[in-house]
Amino acid sequence: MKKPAAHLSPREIFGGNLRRLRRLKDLSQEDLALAADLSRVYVSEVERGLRNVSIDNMAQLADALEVELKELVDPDMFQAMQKKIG
Amino acid sequence: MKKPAAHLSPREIFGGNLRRLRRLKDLSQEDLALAADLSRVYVSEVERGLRNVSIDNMAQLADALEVELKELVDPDMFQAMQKKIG
DNA sequence: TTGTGACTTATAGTCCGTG
DNA sequence: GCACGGACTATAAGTCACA
Repeated sequence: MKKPAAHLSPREIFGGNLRRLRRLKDLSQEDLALAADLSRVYVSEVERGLRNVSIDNMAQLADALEVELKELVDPDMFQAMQKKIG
Repeated sequence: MKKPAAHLSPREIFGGNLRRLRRLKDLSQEDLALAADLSRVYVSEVERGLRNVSIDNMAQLADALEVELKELVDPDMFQAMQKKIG
């Protein structure tokens, strides 16, 4: 049993998944920003849920991390990932 | 065997899923717009992939249709739905 | 390496009409 | 019930200097 993953906003879910996945791939915000053709500051703010990011930029970020967009908006991305990885 | 669902942009996937789901629930664009607190014209354009919709509005639209956001960005929403419905 | 505030400019999003 | 257009206003996008 784990705790029930509080009521996060979609922004926060997206941002959190983005950050965790980025770190998993050992990328800095700047690396990711470059790969997604966005600014580092912008990525930083998206990760913290401060920006109301658009679907185009969400897609670029997903691309840069080589995941599907639906994974990044999934509140349970972690559990899903652990099933895959084992 | 069905055809392999062409290379749609995330906007088009989202818009298409939105439209199909809306019609499935027998809602007009205006009904949906009202429920999601958006303008009807805007909903029309999002459905056609003309707008770069933001995550907040995507979430409102998902809410209004009573589905999860990840379903609306899923290129294979239909197959997934048919498994559920049977 | 990341966060913050201040800022400009592009475009998201609305409201009014029309066919 | 929907697509399309023009004219608007709100806000997302993007950049900088500095902590």
